[in-house]
Amino acid sequence: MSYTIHEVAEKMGISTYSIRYYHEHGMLPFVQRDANNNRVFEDSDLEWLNIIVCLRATGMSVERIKHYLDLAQDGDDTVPERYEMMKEQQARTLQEIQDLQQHLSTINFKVDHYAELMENHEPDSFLPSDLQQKTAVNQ
Amino acid sequence: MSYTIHEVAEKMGISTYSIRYYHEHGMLPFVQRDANNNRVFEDSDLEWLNIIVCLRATGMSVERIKHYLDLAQDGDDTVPERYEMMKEQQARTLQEIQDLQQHLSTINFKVDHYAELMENHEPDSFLPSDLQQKTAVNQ
DNA sequence: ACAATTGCTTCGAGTAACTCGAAGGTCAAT
DNA sequence: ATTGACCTTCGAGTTACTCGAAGCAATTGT
Repeated sequence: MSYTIHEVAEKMGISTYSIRYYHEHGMLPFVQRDANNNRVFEDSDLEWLNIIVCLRATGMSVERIKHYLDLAQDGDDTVPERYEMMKEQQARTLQEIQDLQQHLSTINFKVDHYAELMENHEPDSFLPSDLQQKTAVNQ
Repeated sequence: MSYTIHEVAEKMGISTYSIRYYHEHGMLPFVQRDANNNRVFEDSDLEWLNIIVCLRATGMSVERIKHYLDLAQDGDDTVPERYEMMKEQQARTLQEIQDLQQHLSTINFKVDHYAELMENHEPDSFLPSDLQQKTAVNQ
């Protein structure tokens, strides 16, 4: 089964621009061209792209991803380094999730605070709304 | 209590460059200067900065954050719009956490797969290591 | 007392990872 | 034969930093 760049973009939830960018930067080394020079993507390319999207979304730089993909093409000798890279990415992602959960609770506070303000929509005190926020955030 | 830009950077876990960037872009409107033109941060500035860091980390653009902070200075009339903004950010962040958890499980697969390869470190089949990864990811 | 160091300042350039528009080629359909 | 849909490359633009250079002020070392 083969796909156009637009089909791939659709399937992966990224832009055609990004796909071309990744291809230009050597991260999709097996993508073929048809008679009109158009990119032709196979399922195996989608799997590479899936890894790229996963690693980008979890904060790995394009350069590091390229290095990882190069390692994957260099055979089993590189498994330990790839293992270390994924271990690091695992830790980074866990940390990122924790951070986001922390930030989410800050945002939840804001939402609740505004909801309250709107419910009993008196000006509700002489304090500037700014200070009210601060107290809401700080305790 | 007042702080230098380096102290603030340390406290907030961001760079002095970022802090100057936010200040230049009008997101820290209350920061004062001392006799030598150096920025002087008060606790109230740290609270603003805390909100900025939270919103940036959860994917809000600098421009939107600026708008949000402008609203906060415009008084209680803007509470409904601020509420909507925080609601949206709440949803975005929940989604982002979910996506990260999905990506994390993909990475976990990789880690486990490499760990196995290293444990019984025979070349373990005639398949290129690449295809092995694919099967590991796909089932 | 004077030089060196420290720590801030601004300004302008550089970077990562896209993002987009213009100009152009190929092909199917009207 | 031309229109429209898709694709291409190329180069410029964008966001959010990131950094280095040059400069000023206060403190520290000799």
